[in-house]
Amino acid sequence: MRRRILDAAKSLFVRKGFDNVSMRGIATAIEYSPAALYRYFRNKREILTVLREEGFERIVEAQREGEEQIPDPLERLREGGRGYIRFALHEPEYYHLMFCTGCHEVNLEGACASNSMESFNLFGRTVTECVDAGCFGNVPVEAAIFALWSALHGLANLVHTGRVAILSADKDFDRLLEGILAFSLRGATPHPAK
Amino acid sequence: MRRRILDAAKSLFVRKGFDNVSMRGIATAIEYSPAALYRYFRNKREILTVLREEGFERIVEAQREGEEQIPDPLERLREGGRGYIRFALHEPEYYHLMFCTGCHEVNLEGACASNSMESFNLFGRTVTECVDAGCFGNVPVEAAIFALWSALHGLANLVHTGRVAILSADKDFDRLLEGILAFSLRGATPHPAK
DNA sequence: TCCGTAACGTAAACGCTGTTTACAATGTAA
DNA sequence: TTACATTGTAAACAGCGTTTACGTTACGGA
Repeated sequence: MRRRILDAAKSLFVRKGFDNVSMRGIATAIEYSPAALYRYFRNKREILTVLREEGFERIVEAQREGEEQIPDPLERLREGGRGYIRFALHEPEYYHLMFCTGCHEVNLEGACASNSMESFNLFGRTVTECVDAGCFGNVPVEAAIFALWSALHGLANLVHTGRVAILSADKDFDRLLEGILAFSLRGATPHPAK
Repeated sequence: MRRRILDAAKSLFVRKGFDNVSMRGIATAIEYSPAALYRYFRNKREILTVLREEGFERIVEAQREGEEQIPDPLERLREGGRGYIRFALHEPEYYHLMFCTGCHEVNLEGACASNSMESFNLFGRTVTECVDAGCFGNVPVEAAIFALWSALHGLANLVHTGRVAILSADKDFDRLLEGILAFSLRGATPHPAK
């Protein structure tokens, strides 16, 4: 039952956006009464929170896959970046659900045990590997993590809000993206130990 | 009159957040009827749009000031970054108004002639100066602009949503910020021409 | 088999929202 | 003074998230 509510809500949220979906709408989609939803979720926001968590689960899975298949941390970083931007570009509503809806209500308590935290940790570990391997020279690890995370997060956001969209339809977008990634990772040497 | 509505709305939006302010609330704040507001603004969103535009005006002013007072483009970039992050950190509601509220409704038509576009252009020009001066070596200008813009935008967003807030209360935040800026601008040589 | 209880579901209502409509008052120009 | 545009309003509309009070069903123990 919970599952049916979540699926209907996800479909509606992704299609019409969080604010344009009402509890009544979700209820009629699964032929239930609006009040019934409150047996399974405290409120509308909780439905979003659960879905968001599921979204992060997908990202974490992709990250783990990358960790297995791409041994070089620097190349893994680059490929992860590509995937993340692709996600923001091709699943805008899903992205919006996860990163833009109710920005202020990011619950750190919940997030500490969550996939979003796990995703960040995986990213941080990859950057740490790069730094330890000397890819960026002698830089503080923490600064490198936040700087690269910011860059990626910011680019995804800009693409999502359409502020880099002037080019996103263009086939040159891929080249620009590669250029941006190259700049963000500029000066990095792939295999300094060899 | 328009001004009075805008001021009341700004004060309320900044204090309570866009969604927690109703047209009725704005109206009673200036002792008007809710319907009267619609003589001056098509709808609630339009009030937000105008206020957002004003916010960008402030940012553009700060940028112009920097352009006058800091001749070195690289140092200007760094100082601009500091200012931007400070803005996101110390005026969270204002920031939210400008960058997070109704992300999807960023109107490119309106934005093309707007301060937000002007702000981006100023930023782009500064980066271009840096690239032309050879600060980053031989890199494509456009990629550099978007990469640095993304990094700054992303960091502000992360700070704002509290995902770097674990440290923002800490006095070490300043050091971390400097580290992040340093990393983002790593390898840049201040005055290569000299 | 019967009963008590817990779980599941609902109709109706509450108090709110953004917005529109119909209408009155006012100021201004001819 | 008359005509008209401007400025304001009360009341209503349709919708919202959520709560309340009340049925209905399922099931374990006597």
